Amino acid sequence: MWERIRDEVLERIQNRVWRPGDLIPNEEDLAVEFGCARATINRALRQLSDDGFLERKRKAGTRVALTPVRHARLSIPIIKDEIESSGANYSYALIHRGIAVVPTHLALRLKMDSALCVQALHLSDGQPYLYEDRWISSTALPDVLQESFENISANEWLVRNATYSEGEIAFQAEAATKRDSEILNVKEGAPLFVLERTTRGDEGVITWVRMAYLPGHRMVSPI
Amino acid sequence: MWERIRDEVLERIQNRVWRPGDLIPNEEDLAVEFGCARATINRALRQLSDDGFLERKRKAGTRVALTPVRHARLSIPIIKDEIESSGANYSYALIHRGIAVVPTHLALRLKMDSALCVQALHLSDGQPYLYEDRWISSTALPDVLQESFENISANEWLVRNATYSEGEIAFQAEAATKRDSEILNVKEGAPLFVLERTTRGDEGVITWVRMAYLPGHRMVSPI
DNA sequence: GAGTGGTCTAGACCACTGT
DNA sequence: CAGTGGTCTAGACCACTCC
Repeated sequence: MWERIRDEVLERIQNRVWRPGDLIPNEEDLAVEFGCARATINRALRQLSDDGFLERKRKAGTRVALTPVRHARLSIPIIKDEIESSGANYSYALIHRGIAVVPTHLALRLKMDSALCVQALHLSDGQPYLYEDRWISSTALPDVLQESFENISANEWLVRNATYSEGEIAFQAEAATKRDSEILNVKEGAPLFVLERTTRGDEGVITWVRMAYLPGHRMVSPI
Repeated sequence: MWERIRDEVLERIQNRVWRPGDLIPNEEDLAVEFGCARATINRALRQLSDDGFLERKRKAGTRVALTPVRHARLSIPIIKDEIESSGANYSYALIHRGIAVVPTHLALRLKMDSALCVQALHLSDGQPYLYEDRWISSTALPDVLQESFENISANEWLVRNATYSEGEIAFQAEAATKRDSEILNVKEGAPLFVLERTTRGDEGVITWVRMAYLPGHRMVSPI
C-alpha cells in the first residue's frame, strides 16, 4: 500500500504534475485521496524524502526537491563477493606482513607511531585485480599480532574481531607508483582507481586501507 | 524515542554485546524491554537494517550483519554547490554546443543517432576544475535546441526541464586524452577521476554526461 | 497562533519462511 | 504449522516554524 502510494507520487513528480519547487497536498488530504491512514502516507513520503525527491518541513509542507536525487548509494566491495559475482574464481595472496613505522603521509591520519602493515593481492581467475595496502593499529587490536593473514584476508579478520564505530571512504584517481605497477603488472603512471577507507573505534583509528584497482575498473550504481 | 533505541542497539553491536551473526531478541521482547510499542522498535530496527547493520527475515528473526556497513551514500555533486561550499568562486564557460552524430562508443548506450553535444568547463576561482562533456537527446527534449547554454549550465537546464525516471552513475580512473589535457591544462595521460552518468526517461535515454575532474580530486563520504 | 509533519500507541491482520 | 517481521489503522500529542 505505502509502496503503491510512493510509486504514484513519484510518477506525478516524473510526469511533472507536481514540478520541482511545487508544494504538494498535506498528509491528511492525501490520506483522504488514497483512502488510507495518515501514517501510511507518512511512510511513503518519508521514503521519498530520504531518497531526495521531496523536501519536507513542519508547517511549511512538502515540496518537490529542486535538485532531484542528490545521492547515490554505492555498495562497498567485499572483494571476494565482487569477484565471484562476476563468475570468476577468487584467490588471495599475502605479499607482506610486518610491524612498521607508519609513513609520514599517513601518520597524521592514523595518529599512531607504529602499526601492523598487511599488503595483499586479490586475484580474479589468477590475474591481479586489486592491490590492498592496509595498516592496523596494534594498540586498538593487540590480537592482530597473533594472526598470520596467510589464509584469511585482513578484511575478513577485521569484520570478525574489530569493534568499529565510524569512518570515511574516499575515491580518487592516482597514477600507478613503481610498486603498484610491479604488483598489478601495469605500466608505471597508469591511471588507477583508488579507494581509501579509514575506520575508527571508540579510541581512535583501528585501520586504514588503500585499495588500488587495475586500470579500467568501474564502480557503478543505479541512481 | 526510536532514535534512542536505534542508538542503544547500535551501541550493543559496536560493543559486541551482540556479535556479527548473532540473533537479537524479537520485536515484542524489545518493546517490553524498552517500554514502548512494537511499532517503535520496528522503526528503529528497520533503520538499522536499511543502513546495513542488521539483517531481518520473517520467522528467522533479526541478526547482526556479518559485513557491517556495505553501503556508502555519496552525494552527487551539483558542481556549483560543490565549489562554493569550499569557499571558492564558481564560474562556467561554454566550450562547444552543436548537433552532432553520436560517437560510436556511445551510440550503443544512447540508442540515438544524433544529439545535442554541450561541452563546458566549470571553474573554481578561475582555475579549471571539471570538464563536462554532455549529450542530450533532441528527440526526448525538443526544447533543448532553443537553449544556447551560454548563461545556464546544462545541468541546471535539465533539472528544470527534463522528466527523468532512472539512470546509472559510474566512477572510474582514466588517463587524460589530448583534449582533456588541453582543456584542464594538465599533462596528457594524467590520471583523471571520471564520473559518467546516464539518465533515462520513459522513452529512453535523455542525457549522458562524462565529467572529468582535475587530478587530485577526492570524492569523500562518511561511512 | 495555527498548520504541518514527526512520532507514539495498542491492536490487528497478513506474508513469509523455518521446522 | 507457528513464529517472526511487515504493514495498516485510528487516534493522539508534540515540535517546529511560518504568518
